[in-house]
Amino acid sequence: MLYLKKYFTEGLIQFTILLSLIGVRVDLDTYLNNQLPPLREIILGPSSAYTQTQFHNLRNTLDGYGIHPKSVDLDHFFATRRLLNQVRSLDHLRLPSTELSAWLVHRDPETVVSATSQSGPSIALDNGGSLEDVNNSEASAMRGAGGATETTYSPSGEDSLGAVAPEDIQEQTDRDTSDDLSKELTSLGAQTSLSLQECLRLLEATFPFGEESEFQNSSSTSQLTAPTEETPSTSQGLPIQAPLSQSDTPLDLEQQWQDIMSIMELQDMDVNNTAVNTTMNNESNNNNASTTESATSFGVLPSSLINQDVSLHQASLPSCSQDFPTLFNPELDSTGGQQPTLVRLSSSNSSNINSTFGATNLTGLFFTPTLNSSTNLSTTPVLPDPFTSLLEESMLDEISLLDLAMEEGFSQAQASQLEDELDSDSGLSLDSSHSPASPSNSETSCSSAASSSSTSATFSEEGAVGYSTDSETATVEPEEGAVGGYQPEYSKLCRMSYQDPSQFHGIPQLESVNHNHTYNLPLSSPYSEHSELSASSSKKGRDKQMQQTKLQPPQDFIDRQTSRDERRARAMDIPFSNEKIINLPVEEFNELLAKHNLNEEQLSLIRDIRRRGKNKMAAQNCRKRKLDTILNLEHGVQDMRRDKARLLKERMEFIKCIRQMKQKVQNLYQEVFAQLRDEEGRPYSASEYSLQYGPDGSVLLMPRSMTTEQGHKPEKKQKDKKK
DNA sequence: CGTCTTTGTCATTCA
DNA sequence: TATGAATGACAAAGA
Repeated sequence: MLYLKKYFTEGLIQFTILLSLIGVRVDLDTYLNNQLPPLREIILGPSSAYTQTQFHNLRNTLDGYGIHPKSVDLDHFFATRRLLNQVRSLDHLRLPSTELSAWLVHRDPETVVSATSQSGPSIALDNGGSLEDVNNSEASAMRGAGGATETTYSPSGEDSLGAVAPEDIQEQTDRDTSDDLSKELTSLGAQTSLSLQECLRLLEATFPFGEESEFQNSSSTSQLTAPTEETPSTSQGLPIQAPLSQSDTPLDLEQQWQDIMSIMELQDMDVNNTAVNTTMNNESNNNNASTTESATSFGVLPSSLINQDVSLHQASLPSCSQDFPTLFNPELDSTGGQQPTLVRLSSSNSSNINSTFGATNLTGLFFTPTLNSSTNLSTTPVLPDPFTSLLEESMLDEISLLDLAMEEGFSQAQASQLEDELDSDSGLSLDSSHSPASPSNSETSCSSAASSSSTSATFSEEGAVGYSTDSETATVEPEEGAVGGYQPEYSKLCRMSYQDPSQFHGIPQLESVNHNHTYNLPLSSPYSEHSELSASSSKKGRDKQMQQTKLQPPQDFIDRQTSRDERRARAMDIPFSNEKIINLPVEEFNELLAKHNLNEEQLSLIRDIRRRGKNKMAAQNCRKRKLDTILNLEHGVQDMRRDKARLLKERMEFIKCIRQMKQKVQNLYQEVFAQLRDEEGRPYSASEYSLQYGPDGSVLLMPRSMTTEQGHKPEKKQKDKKK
């Protein structure tokens, strides 16, 4: 949140500084007063709470606790973490900040001088520095991840908002050619660390779900470059090599987004029908020109406002009259270097700063101000963003608050809190403390399971899983009463294991990690000798007696310990208990054998008893681990469900915030542009000029027709906008 | 009586 | 190599 604000604020501040240098006052506070989205997490990655854990390191350390490598809980721990991270990777916004950059290829209208004709430092800047959003619509953005392809861009320039007819371009070209109106406004210089451009790019980076995200580098690049070559009119603008590093994006992400997009498209229809009638955002300007007027002025059909699936990667434009948005023409660096050179805009009527936002179209930012020169401020028809509503309606259906409340380790208070968060429209519910991804959360679940079985009925199920508590209660309640209504098999397993729970107190991990492997030892030790002597009862009688004398531990233990091996040992007159045979260390066991004169038959039986006894414990442990693994997996599933719900909520919030940010940027642009005055104090015509962002962070007021005027009188293009 | 679960045991592998 | 742990497979016992 703060970082986002910082980013954006810095950009705006720079922009403001720039404007202040030219005599324009901008009140940044107006644009930063509202809640800002945690774009930093969107852009720079998740916060620490969501940072993926390096399991191979954790396996060694695991928060400082030494855990047996074969511990069930350790495996569960990592399995849960891994699964959770997988879920997280699916749902979380993976927004590498470096993957999006200026991709748009400069395209000149047919009438524009081709790249080969360019000369001199004048650079055909097809970049998307122009701020107007031409074609981007929210619908296209939302469909971006789906099947929207670059070719969906409407080739008919008249259809797209802000599209420039070739005639217009030609006119401007001629005009520029004649009088060299190109004006370079300012350059913030290389010292600018963060420019509005970067902000815009950051905003752009917040939408990796477009085509570029779902198609790979190679395909995108090929699609980007191939049309460029085949378009003769394309100026020297070259596709900037955008480091698309989305290859690691899980395929499920696409699947999920496609699901979303499928829903979005349904509402896109509605949006198309209502786009024209949407109220305009007059937040930053007082020009109350109607939306219809704007649309009309742009010569844009309502449908075109929406159906233009334009992304930054649609650099390969058909040689149409459309103004294609390109951002940050790389040639600006190549030819002009750091020098603030006059940049030539390929687009005439409509610059395309909104293209910086790719195909997101979330807000239809930067409507092309093709208004007359008197009113530079174009109204801002804000297309209703169905994204949020769709998310809320469709995606939140997956959120089951009941599941959240029922989850172990997730108290009702927490569930209610989460529910409140989910219900809240405002504010971001990024409470990382709830994140199961964090070790604390997972461990909390485990610890609660291990240590609070008897504390709350809510956690009774977990308590049955916990070893120490079950053992503790078992000591209080000798029989199955310890587990209450829980599944008996669990109680049995837990009762058999960890007879000495005191050694596991305090540390949840240790409680579940250190295997005692003394299932029978503590129980049998006090009575083992006696059991050997009193093992005469038949098995049926023993069972009945067990049932009748359930609350008599001695008899129970006696009966329990009367195993076949014990009877064999008794039959063979083995002079010591099976417990000793099984549990004595090797040295003591050998000493014990040496102390007695035993024949081979007895020795063989003793070794078998020892082997079988140890194996029995091992089998019990093994089964217990299996069971624990299953239970932990269940818990992991529940945690992941909760994470999924949270991530969905977060994503929805992110999208909301991004939309708001875009709107603010749009408003800022329009306000700034409206306050610009030429030497004669007249406002610039939005149809003729647009603010461009250079790769070095500079903001330039560029004549739109300059893009068609390449290489002519570049010296005049150095005109500084500063006033 | 058949089925399912639990438990013990064996064989095997691995550390 | 000896020992023990782990585990799949099987069978017996019991519900």
